[in-house]
Amino acid sequence: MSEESQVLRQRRQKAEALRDEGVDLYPNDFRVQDRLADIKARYDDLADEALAQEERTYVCAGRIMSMRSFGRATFIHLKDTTDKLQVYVKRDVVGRDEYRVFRKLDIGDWVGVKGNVFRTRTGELTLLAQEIRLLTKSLRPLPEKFHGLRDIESRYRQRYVDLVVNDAVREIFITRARIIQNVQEFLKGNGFVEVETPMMQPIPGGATARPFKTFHNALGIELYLRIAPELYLKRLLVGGFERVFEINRNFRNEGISLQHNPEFTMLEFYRAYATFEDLMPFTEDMICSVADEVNGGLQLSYQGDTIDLTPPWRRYRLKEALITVGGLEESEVEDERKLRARAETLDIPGSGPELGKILTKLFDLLVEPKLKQPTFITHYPLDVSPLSRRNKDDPSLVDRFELFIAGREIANGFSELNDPADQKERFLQQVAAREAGDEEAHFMDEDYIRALEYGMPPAAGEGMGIDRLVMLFADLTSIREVILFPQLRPERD
RNA sequence: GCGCCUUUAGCUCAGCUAGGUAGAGCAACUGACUCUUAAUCAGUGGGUCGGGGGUUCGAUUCCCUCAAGGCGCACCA
Repeated sequence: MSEESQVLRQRRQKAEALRDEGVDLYPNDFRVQDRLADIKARYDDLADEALAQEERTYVCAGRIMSMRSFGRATFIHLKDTTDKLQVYVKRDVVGRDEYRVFRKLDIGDWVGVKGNVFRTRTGELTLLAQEIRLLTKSLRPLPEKFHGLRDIESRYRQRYVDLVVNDAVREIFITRARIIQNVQEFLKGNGFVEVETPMMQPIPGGATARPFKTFHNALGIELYLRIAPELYLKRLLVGGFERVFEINRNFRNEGISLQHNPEFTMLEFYRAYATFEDLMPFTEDMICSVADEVNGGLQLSYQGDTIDLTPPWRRYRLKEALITVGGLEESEVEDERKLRARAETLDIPGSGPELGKILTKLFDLLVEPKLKQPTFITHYPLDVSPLSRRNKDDPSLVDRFELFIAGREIANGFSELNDPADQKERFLQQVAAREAGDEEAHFMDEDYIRALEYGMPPAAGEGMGIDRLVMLFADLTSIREVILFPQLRPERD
């Protein structure tokens, strides 16, 4: 970028010329009084005659998005955070000097306008400028008006430009904000307290994943960016918070894909005196509440499929789903040797991992993509669930569910293990797995055991991927479309 | 990490499988134009064709390599 392109050079020279004329390129003394959407809302239905009687002056500001000039008069479109509005600038009205300066402005510049409304011959509500002045000079041209900015890499690297020219993008992030707010309100309405727990943890826990490692200079210790808040939130149950939740970032040092960004937003909530059975209808209520808010109903259109969120949602036990949805034989699912053999035929290593891993792998491959309609899968194997409470009737299983919508995991909930001795055993198994080379296995967390020894009330907890929830409601297939600044490699010349 | 694809003007794209040192639309610049809206009309400029190397008399085009991005696979939520 050492050689300045012609377009940039012209822009800069133009700005310098304006400055030489005494125009402040970056003033901050203009006070906005009106927003464009409000002006539009006020007059949209008003007849031309009534409009002509309207003498009120509006004071608004925004970015110039287009410009059509006719010598002594010019139409521009102004865009503020609420809407777009046409502004008509006439030399006879604003005066010779002001018009001369205005003519040197560019698409992309921020301007302040005072004026009154009228309707053009073609019927568009328009502001006739009494005054128009520069608020911020733009030195780089916006992408073209018709195609906008399409290049995906540029859109993510320069999200600010993407947001200026692609209105649909802005809508996605407004939807995202509404979803998060709705979830917060839903939980608070149900007596949950929102908290924040450490993002930097000496022992990363609460999930099976590889963490990012960092170093604190003053303390002289290694810290990990959290892979989950789970163990801290459950310490809060010990401390007496009976209903808590956190919506915040998790960090996992793993591959990037359409569904994975190294940092992503997770909701986790914990409720004392509840079981995983209680959380399923609660989850239905929560997601339906979001659907009402951002979708206006329970019928969702996702990538051409219609998804019906009307509760109650279908439930399968894991093994049941492998048979009914995955097409395995009943005899096969109950026979470890046959299962391992089946795994081999699907390129899953069948001999090494525990049976539980084999089962969930088979599930991921054979069942998950087919679960378009909301479906709870329950009764997970113990050895893939080191923090879940054991099932009373079958100690090889845990009281856990995962929720799938549109072929993707949306949530994971379980009755919490609160027996410190059992938890310690599970950690020890994880530590053994880690020593055997499983980089994702849990670390031993002595303090967490100590906390459980003080007594954690019986509880159930759940995690929900917020980014994926947004993807679902915004009908998008890439997680990068719902994260403002997705992770990319640094740009190089 | 592996495979396939992409990278040409500020933006969106042609040109590449006959190798002869680049073209369109929008944007920009000059001029005309006081109800236009992808305004119009006349004129003008703008590119080391992602970086490096090779083959060739000659490379945007063919080959190698590096980089970034996209998609698929793997890992995971």
